[in-house]
Amino acid sequence: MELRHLRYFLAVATAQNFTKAADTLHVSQPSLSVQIRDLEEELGTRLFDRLGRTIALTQAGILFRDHAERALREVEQAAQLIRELDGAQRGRLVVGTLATVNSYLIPPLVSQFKQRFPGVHLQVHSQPSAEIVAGLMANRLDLGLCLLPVPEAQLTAIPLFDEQLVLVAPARHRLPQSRLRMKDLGGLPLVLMPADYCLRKMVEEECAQARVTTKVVLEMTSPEGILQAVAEGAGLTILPELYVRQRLAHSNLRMIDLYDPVPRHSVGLAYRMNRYQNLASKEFGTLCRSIMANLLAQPASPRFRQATAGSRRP
Amino acid sequence: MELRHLRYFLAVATAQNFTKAADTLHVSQPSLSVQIRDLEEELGTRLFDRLGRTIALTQAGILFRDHAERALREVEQAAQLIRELDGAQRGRLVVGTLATVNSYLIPPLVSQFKQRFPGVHLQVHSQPSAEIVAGLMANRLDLGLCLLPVPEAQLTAIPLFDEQLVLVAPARHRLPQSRLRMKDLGGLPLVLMPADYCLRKMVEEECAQARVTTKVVLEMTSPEGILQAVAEGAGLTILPELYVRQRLAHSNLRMIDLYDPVPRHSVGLAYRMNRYQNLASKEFGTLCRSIMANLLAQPASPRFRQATAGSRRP
DNA sequence: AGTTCCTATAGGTAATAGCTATATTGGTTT
DNA sequence: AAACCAATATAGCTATTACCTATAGGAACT
Repeated sequence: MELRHLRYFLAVATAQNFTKAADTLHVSQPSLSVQIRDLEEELGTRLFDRLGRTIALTQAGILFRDHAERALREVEQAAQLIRELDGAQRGRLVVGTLATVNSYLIPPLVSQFKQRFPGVHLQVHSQPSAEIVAGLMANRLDLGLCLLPVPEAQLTAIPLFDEQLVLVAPARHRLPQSRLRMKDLGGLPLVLMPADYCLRKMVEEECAQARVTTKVVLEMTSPEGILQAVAEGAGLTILPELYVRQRLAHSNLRMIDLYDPVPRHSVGLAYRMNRYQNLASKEFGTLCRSIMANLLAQPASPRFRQATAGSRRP
Repeated sequence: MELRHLRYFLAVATAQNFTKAADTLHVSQPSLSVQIRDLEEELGTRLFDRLGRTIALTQAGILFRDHAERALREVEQAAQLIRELDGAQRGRLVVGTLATVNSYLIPPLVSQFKQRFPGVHLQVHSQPSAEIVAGLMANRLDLGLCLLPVPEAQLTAIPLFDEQLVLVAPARHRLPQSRLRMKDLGGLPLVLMPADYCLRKMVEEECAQARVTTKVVLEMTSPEGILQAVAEGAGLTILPELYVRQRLAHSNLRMIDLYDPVPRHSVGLAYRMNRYQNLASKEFGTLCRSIMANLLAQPASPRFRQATAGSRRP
């Protein structure tokens, strides 16, 4: 049995007439008759009584009509829901993002996304880069904002932007400079993430290249907590500039540019290769780029700034 | 889209693997792949993410799976219900029957039928023959027990038996005979059905052929009521022997055979030509015949019998 | 009886679901 | 890396079948 049989059957049941039903189905009457005969043979019973000029549904026919209608309705509804899904009128999008990126990119992104796609259920998980990668591989995540390069060949990563890492110090710290050479980091007390975090690894690599030995006095996982510890004088830290920039206002902190070389890392949008990306997913990526363009277009603000400084905008 | 696509899709979704799904479906893997591709094209979306060695349902795929399962369940359930219908495990049978036949044939028939087919809803309408014919023509009735010949070419009628008509008189009526010539009916006061009833017409025809003028003193539609009127002395009546036979016990009535000629009429099982007869319907006919054979096999009892006579069995 | 209005059947054709063979592509192993 | 596995996709052919036209057969209505 095929859906064709159901469609033909319902057309005949509705038209009460093979010839008219064949017209509406745009097939010839004999084709229709044969298909109905085949259906009746498969079911082992007559569905219509051919009573000369009129036809009537048998008991089996009446029973079958209800079920055929429901079956076809299910199929049509599925097609409709999928259209809505692909039109991003519904669905779910699960995104993993780095805690730092989360703080400056996600708020405006979520706001714009929900406005454009109110029917889509968006879920954002703030996770370390490695977990994002694992989540993408395990299909727990649809998209991930993580550090590049991504260590899995199975993931496609689209570079979004470079984050510059800056040194963060208490506002009244004795360091006089607005800029600091990498090699001058040596001996300074640092508050960093634990060793398995990408940001920590990145910092250590940079320091190693600059032949500097770091002195980690405190490890914390949350960048928020790290900044607080620094403000309270536990030491200094190194975090992405865009992240820190938003946290300076009303804090007791200041940013100090590192150079020679300038430490940077790349953030990209990653997703599992070959995975179907629906409209909501694609648009999420587009929004990422446009919002980042906005953020980066803001004036490259002076790196030294009083902790009491107000808005970043001139 | 056809049910094939749904079946194939569900097989892949269950097996999580095209090759294994193809095996269980007994088709080749490429055939399956092509069908899934066609389905995805028709829906305009991917249903599976081909992730190298494994596959996973997309959001659309998850959504589609639910609907596809429901659609197929509907179709299977319809087939199952129809099998039960044709196995007479369920269904409805609407039968029209003559009031006289109703009284002696239907009670044992219903009893046996309900025992064999407890799931079938049996509905018996006691109606004049003309209404039975009309009911069959209008598809209100599945079967009819009516007088032969049936006046509609569109109805098939299977003769079941002949009913002999007998004169019924009060037990102490002055008529001395156990038998009466048709022509001797002349002048006797009769209680009969109205003129549009077949039984009345039949009596009148018989009388006309016997060149006898009837004197109808009372018209009633129900044979039950007629017998009561006769018992109360309103007159005599002419009714089927099998019907009267069952009513004599504990009544004040006696039967008088009519002869020269013996008035008879035929009763048959009628149904609309070309109408599908399911098992319940066919078995109803078979039961009719076997029960009638039983009734007719009872000893041809003497036609003259005291109203106070007990059981018919010796 | 003739005519009309249906559905069923017959026979041929075109569309297509299926097959085998093979390419291609991730993932694993050496 | 290179070679190898395991899985799906593609190509080309074949068998099936849904469809068509023409026509037969039957009931209903002049």
